[in-house]
Amino acid sequence: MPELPEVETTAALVRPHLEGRVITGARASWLRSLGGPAVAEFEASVVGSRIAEVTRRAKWVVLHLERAGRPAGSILCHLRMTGRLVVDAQPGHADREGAFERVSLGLRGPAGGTATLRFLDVRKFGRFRFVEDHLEALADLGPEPLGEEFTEEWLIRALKARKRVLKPLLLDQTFLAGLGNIYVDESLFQAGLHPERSAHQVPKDRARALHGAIQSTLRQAIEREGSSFDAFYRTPEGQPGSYQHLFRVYGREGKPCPTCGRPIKRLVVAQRGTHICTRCQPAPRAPGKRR
DNA sequence: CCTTAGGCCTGCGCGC
DNA sequence: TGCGCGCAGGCCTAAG
Repeated sequence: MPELPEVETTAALVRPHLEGRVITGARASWLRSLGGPAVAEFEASVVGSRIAEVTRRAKWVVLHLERAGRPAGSILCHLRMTGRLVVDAQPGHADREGAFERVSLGLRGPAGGTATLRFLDVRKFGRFRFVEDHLEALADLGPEPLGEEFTEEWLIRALKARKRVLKPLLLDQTFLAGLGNIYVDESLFQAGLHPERSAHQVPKDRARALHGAIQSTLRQAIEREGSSFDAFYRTPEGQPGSYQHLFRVYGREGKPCPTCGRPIKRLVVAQRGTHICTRCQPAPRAPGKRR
C-alpha cells in the first residue's frame, strides 16, 4: 500500500493512536529497516520522546518527536512495497502478522495506558528511521501533487524543461513527490497521454489535462482510503481501501477500455509494468519518422 | 544530464 | 501435488 493515497490513509489511521504518547521502548528484528544505526543508537534517539504530531510528506509518514516540549527529531517511515504500520492496544501478541514485524515501539499514553506501534514489512524494503531534521532529510523531494506549489503553470513549465520520457519522470520523486506506478498509469490514461511521450513535447492543453488527472485521481483514491489488492495488505484498521475497483487501466490487461472498449495493453516502460489504451493514449511518433 | 540493469526481499499465482 | 518462473504498489546504486 505504498503510494500517496495509501500513505495518507496510513497516517490518518495511526494518528489518533500516536499523538500525545510517549515512546517507552524500541525493538528491531531486522536491522536494515532502521536504515543505518544500531538498535541501541536508535533506541537512545527515540525513547523518552513524545510523539507530538503525525504527518505525511510524499510517501513518507513523519512522526514528529518532542522532549520537554521542544522538537527532538523525527521518525521517518517509508512503506516501500509491503510495509504497514499498525497500533496494538495490547502489546506483543504473536499472530500471523507477528512474523513480519521488523520494528516496534512501546508507547505510554497521557492517562497511563500502553500500546505498541509495529512496523510490519514482508519484503523488508521499507524503512523506519530516526532523523534529527526531517526537512533536511526530505529536501530533495519535488512538490506535493495536492499542494499549492503544484499548479497547471508549474507543470507546463516543468514538463517543457525536461527531456525525459513522461512516465519515469512522473515516477521520479524529486520531480513530483507521491505518485507511483498505479496512479501514474491511471493519470496518464485520464489525460490521454502515452507514457513514452517526451515530457517537453507535451502540449499545454495536455499538460493541463494531466494536472487535473493527477489531482482528481489522488483525491478520489484518498476518499476511498487507497487501493488494496489482497487480503493481507490492508489499512492499519484492518480494512481494505476500495479504489482498486475504480482502476481504469492498471491491472486490466485485455479488459475493455472504459472509454472506447478496446482491450487494455500491457507494456514495460522503464522496467515497470505499464497499462494503456492504445487508442485513447496514442503513441508518440517515432523519431525521424514522418506522417 | 539521461537511461538501463541489478540489487534489495518475500510470497503468490500460473503453467506444466 | 510440486516446482520453476515471472510477477508485484519502490527506490538506490553503478555503469554506459
